[in-house]
Amino acid sequence: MIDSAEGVRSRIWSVIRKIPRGRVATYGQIAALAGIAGQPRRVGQALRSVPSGDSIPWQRVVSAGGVLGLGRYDPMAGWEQRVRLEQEGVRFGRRGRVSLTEFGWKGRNPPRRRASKKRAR
DNA sequence: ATGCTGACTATGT
DNA sequence: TACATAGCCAGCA
Repeated sequence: MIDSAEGVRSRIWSVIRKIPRGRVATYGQIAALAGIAGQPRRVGQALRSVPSGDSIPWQRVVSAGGVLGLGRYDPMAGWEQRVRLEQEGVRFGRRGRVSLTEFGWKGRNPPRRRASKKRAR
């Protein structure tokens, strides 16, 4: 079965919509899940085609290493992305990066206060 | 048809 | 850590 460009684009959006709240996924990860591994740039291109007003959670899509990459396309969007993510509970590191280990989709769970054996408190 | 661009990533210096 | 380069391939002039 062929992969029409539009089919791929739909799949990309579909994958992005599945990213849980409070988590983030990288372009590469999304590309792989959408069946176009190795072509993360197409994810960005698909996102660019998202009709404004659409409820797609684009803010959960980040560049490799947890970097917010939107700055190149629209500096203001980069700022908004950070605000939105923080509202979902995502915390940023010193250089404005997200810890993929803790917030990456399927990476690990978000920090839960002392979930270890040492009793919290 | 050809060539350049890009919401990217990995690697090298 | 930061910048440069190569690989990638669908859009667009």
